[in-house]
Amino acid sequence: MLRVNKKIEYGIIALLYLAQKEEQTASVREMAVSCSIPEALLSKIMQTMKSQGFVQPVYGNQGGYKLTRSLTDINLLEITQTFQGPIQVAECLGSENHKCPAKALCTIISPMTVLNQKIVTLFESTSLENLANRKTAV
Amino acid sequence: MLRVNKKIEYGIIALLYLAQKEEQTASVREMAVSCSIPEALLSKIMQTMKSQGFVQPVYGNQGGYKLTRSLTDINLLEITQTFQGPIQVAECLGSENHKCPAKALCTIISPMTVLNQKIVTLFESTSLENLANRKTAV
DNA sequence: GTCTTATAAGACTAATACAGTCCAATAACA
DNA sequence: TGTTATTGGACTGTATTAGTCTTATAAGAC
Ligand code: SF4
Ligand code: SF4
Repeated sequence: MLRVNKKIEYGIIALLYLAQKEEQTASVREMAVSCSIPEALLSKIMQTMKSQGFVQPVYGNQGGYKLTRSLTDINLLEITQTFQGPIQVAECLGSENHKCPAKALCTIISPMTVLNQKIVTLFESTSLENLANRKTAV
Repeated sequence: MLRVNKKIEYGIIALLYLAQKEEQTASVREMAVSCSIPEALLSKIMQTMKSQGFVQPVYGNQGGYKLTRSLTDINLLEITQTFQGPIQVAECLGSENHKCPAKALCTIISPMTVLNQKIVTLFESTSLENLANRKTAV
């Protein structure tokens, strides 16, 4: 399947929603209702977004979250890494992990590395602004 | 992570090994030992390869499998689809499945479709011959 | 000061996919 | 008929995913 998980998708949808509201805050409930996303799950997602510095929380009545960065400044790779870890089309790529029994004799590590880099570049060159405008770069 | 599963990797390694042997057959045991792939698992993989027409079985002593198609003719997309189903970077793409609660109001279906197509194209334009030569196309 | 609104944090669950194993059956050749 | 090797099915343990629930905390409103 080669899927990006739901946290990533819901997270992006929420950030795009926040961007639309400009400087205003939006609560998790408002975003969940407006975007048909399960509220408890979105709450978790926004906590992570906060910890990564994408949004800032505002407590109390009329509170919620507001964006702290511009959509043009956030790329898909960052979001993906936040919620799904590094892109590794093969498990041996990137983080040093030697679990693969075939590694010593593997004939495809090199091309898999190239393939991985291409996917990384594709994600990296796609900003949330691109997504908001229904485009992907390159 | 965005991983391609082990069956795909082991399967490709096995096909490359077969290609190296030209017209000769190679048994699952031989391939498993030569490539450090768990034999029982590779056996399963080769069964699928056979059912998809990538290889032809030869029973009995000195038997095994032989390639039925040229490496230049097999692309990564085919292999991936065989062992992991269609590439769907978001679950709602491709196969008509409406499980996503956000679908009706989703602001990112369109760009996700474009992104998906780019990954499909990347996989499709990479032949096993490309992989054997440690390259990926485009 | 306390009520209310909202975020924060953690534990918890069910469903699915993945990696791998084991076993009994069958095909073909020597 | 024995040997080599593929075939097909069931089966297991682990990890990830998607989602829920509950309790605690921050801060403004009255
Ligand atoms: S099969 Fe090769 S590329 Fe894939 S994980 Fe193992 S060593 Fe890496
Ligand atoms: S969030 Fe949007 S793109 Fe992702 S699965 Fe749901 S409808 Fe499709």
